[in-house]
Amino acid sequence: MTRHLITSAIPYINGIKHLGNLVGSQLPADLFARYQRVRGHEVLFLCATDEHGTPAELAAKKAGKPVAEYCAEMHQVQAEIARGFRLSFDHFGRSSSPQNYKLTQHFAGRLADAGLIREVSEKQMYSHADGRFLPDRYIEGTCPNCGFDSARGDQCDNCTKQLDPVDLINPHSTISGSTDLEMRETKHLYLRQSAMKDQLEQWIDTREGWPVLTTSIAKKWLNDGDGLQDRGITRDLDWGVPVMKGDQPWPGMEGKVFYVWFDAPIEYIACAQEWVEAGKGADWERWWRTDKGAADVTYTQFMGKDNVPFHTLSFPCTILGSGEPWKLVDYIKSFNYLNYDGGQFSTSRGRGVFMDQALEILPADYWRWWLLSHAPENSDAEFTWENFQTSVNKDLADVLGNFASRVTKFCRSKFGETVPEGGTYGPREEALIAALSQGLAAYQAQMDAIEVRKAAQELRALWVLGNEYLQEVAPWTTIKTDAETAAMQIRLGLNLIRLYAVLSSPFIPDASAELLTAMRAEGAEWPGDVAQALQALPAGHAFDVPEVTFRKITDAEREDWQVRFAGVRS
RNA sequence: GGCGCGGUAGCUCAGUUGGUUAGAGCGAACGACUCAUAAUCGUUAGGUCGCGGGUUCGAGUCCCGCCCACGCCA
Repeated sequence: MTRHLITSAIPYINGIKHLGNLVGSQLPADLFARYQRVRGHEVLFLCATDEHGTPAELAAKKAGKPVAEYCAEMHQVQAEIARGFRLSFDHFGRSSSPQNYKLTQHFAGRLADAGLIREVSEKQMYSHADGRFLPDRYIEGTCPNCGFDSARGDQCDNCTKQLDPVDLINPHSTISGSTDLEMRETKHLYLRQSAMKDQLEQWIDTREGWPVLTTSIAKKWLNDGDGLQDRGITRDLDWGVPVMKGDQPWPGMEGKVFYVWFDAPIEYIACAQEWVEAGKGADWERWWRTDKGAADVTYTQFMGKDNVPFHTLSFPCTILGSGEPWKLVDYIKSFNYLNYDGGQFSTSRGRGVFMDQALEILPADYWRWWLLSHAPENSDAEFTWENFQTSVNKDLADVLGNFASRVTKFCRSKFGETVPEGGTYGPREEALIAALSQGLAAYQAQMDAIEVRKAAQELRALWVLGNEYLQEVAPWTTIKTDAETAAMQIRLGLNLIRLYAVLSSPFIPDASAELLTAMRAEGAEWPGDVAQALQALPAGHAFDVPEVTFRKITDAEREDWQVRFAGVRS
């Protein structure tokens, strides 16, 4: 038995995520966690909401609520939707937890002691009307380069020129619209990533088998321009982890908080503490401290490509820089983007399908299957309703669902709702078992390697083997002349349903459970030996004919959804 | 502009360290079957592997240049 620590990138708190966000981290992480669990390994699967920063404050303000209250509510909303998608987190934490406050401050203190933090004085735009410093992108004005009148403080969207807020003509706050702005001196802490550059690069260079996407992004940041840059880790905000040096005040940093990107990854660790606090576990250190039992843990992170720099460089810099024996990530699985029907999913424009809407129109398994079997691993992928419809109808309804249906219904009509007795395997059965064994090995190999799409293909191939067998031995014909052999064929078919339910559980957990219930299966152990697994339901074992496991998506539905999700979210 | 990832059959994609006739699923055509969610199974369909050079006995698979799409640029 091995031990797997698995984390998904933590979704930001300000609203419900779309399917692109889901398939980029939480869903594949869940697939892997479920797989490792069913293989009998020990798993700790963690996720949380990322709650700090200006966007959260603004979203709360828009909702007319105190930010803490807003975050607490949105956390509940996201947790509920995660349950809806059957995301099997051992704990779904919050980056605003007391545990994360303390741990973030602890890391800052350690990094300061190690000489990895420097203070920098800089000038930043302050808005009197808003009573706060404004991040560059919350300032707009006329571009000095092209005259575009809605250029942002960091960059002009029209001519793409990189800007500084002071360059803008007639700058104003996008929050209040106020033009009462002034440049003020402010002091911030910077993480000296540059001092850790060689150590980080050596670490990256020695990682084996990481996705190209992961290492190429990391190396780009390590070597681009002047190399890895130091990074500001504090902000002039109210909402966040107060800047402290361990448990001591940090002179000159009063009223400031840590930048969201500093405290968010630390939440991975704090989340394990929350997990213990919630009474779900006894010891978080054996997952996170290599000096306290975590040396044999395999740690895998899942994320979209936009998160790669922080997970390959910034967070490892924090971990390594602390000089403490924290568990470092072993494998980083990163994903490209999922596009929507010829364009991008857009949270701000409400384009595409959001997680809550998806569950309103179809059960989780339909989405899980399509998303995972089309995961954007090697390049950006595209969601279209046509593809979704054919994929779901063909793979789930026709190949898997109908298999369970044809076997159980045939059995009911000829033998009753009991596994029939009699007959013995012949060469065709041995061949099937050999093919299944080979296919199972291939499936496991892809799952072990976290090759999500390929694993889905292998799983589907196993389903197809059942239909091929049935078609070839044709028990509906056999039974006319040889009832014993037909009984054996159907007994095998019934056991295949159970086997498929077990093997499919990481992808489609609800359907898996439904089929196991229908077959009245005692256990759902992962098969060590296929032949043996196909004896699990013995002659005389009673079962129920399952309801339609997967229904088909009609053309009318598809057309309706195409229109409904094309534009602005209602 | 710099960098990154791609450009393979109508569609979605696989193609290991370069090597016999470039693969899968879907769609399409034809056939088989009739237990089943009008499902299933079989056969077939011949794509200049973005373009142009180069290395090699031999390149989709390496090198150079170009074109196109997408993304990132703290």
